[in-house]
Amino acid sequence: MEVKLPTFNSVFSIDCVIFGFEAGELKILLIERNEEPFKDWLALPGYIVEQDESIDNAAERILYELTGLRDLHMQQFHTFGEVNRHPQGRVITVAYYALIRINGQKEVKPVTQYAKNAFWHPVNDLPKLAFDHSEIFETGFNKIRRRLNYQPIAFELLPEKFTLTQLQSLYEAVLNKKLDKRNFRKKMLSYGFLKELDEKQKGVSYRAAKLYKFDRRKYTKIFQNDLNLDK
Amino acid sequence: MEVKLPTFNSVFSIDCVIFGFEAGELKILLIERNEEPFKDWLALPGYIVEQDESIDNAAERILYELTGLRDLHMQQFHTFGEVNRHPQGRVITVAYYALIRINGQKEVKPVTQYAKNAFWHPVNDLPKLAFDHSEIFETGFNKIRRRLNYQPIAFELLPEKFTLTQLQSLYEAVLNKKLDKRNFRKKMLSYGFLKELDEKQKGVSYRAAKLYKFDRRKYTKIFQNDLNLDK
DNA sequence: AATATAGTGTGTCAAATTTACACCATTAAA
DNA sequence: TTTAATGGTGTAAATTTGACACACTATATT
Repeated sequence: MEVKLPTFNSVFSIDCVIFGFEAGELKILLIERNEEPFKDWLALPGYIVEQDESIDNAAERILYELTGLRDLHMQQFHTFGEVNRHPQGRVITVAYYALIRINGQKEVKPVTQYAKNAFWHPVNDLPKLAFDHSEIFETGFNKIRRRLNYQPIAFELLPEKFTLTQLQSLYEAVLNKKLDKRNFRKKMLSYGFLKELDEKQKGVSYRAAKLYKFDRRKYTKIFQNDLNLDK
Repeated sequence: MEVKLPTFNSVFSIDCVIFGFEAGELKILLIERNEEPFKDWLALPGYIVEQDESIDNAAERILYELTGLRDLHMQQFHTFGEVNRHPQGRVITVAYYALIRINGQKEVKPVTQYAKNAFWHPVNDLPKLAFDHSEIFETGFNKIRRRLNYQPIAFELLPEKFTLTQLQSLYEAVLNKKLDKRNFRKKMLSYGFLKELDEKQKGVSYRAAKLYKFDRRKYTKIFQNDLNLDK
């Protein structure tokens, strides 16, 4: 949003809450602003929507420019349209969340200068953000918290191959509560969309855990009735 | 949306899916368009957002101008931003749903000429709508279908005093499936937010049913943990 | 080689919730 | 008084959820 405001009436922007999971913590990507207003504050990455791109495309473009990543799970979750949410003029913003595999094979590197100073921040220890971005974050966090149980959100945040303990630790981070190990495993495996691999965790100094993969085809088969209930 | 498009870049509008429940059917309010494009087509009521009003206020204003009603349950549910969704230029629209008591005490009468020809249409028998309004409707319908179970949506659509059979019939209309009478009642009453009145249904030619009221205070007490999970 | 350390992987039982299911009661109209 | 229409009610089986503890395995350390 550090772009100069055009002179015509209202401006339309996208703001992204980019979630990642690392070291047992849920994190979001924040940038440090170089310009007024809110110079030196932390903010959600965001940008203005171009004339000739859909808002979904705009969200993907902005994410790409910031992280070099494409084809991530992105989802619009709310539009913020208070008159004075931006001190320099009327800016209506559509907020998206994106889910990233921080430990995935692809690297996160900004393509533009815009994201020079983008860093991951644990969601449990966020400072007050610029504009109404704290509220946007809260809304987005609540959204994925709720969707965790009926959309395959978790598997977008984990590496392709993961252990059940990692999966549980992600659920605990998002839901912010401890879960029972045996019950969690029983439940997850009962769905039938986790594929057990013939492979084990590597590089740990204790008994290595089995690795699993998310089987998207089975998932959609199982939940095809609910599929169209979301947007 | 029959307003002339301004000449600056993008236009911002609100479209409303206005739900009502009548004669055991879920219905939405549609207008017949007088102007091109989509002259004579049915469309969702919608309007352009003014410079100095928040989108929530715009939604309330538009609803008021169309129905004469205020203080209804309204909720933004999705923003539609395809480049070519409006044939005359770039129009991004925030979609809201509104819930109306068709049989309620207040009357539905349009305040502006805009809604001269607004009629209720059963959701199960809708023609193709103007623009992308069919898609907007579907998305909104799915939204309330999902929310029915964790937000007090049903009671916004029923008269203040209602019978359990009416409540069940509303659930069946929204979820599009039959429910078991005894199990439905047991469950609903077990929540504890329905207040049994000393009053009975009137004007029916069969045994009159007990009337109930929704106790919002008890509801929020019971579900206060979930409350902040939505927006 | 022995031991310490750290996390893996597993089953049962009680409680709570969900589901299936049928008949008598009441009212007004004929 | 009979008919038509809907109101109102309980129980038992099946399923799901929740609580709970210990032996196993791989590596690192001594």
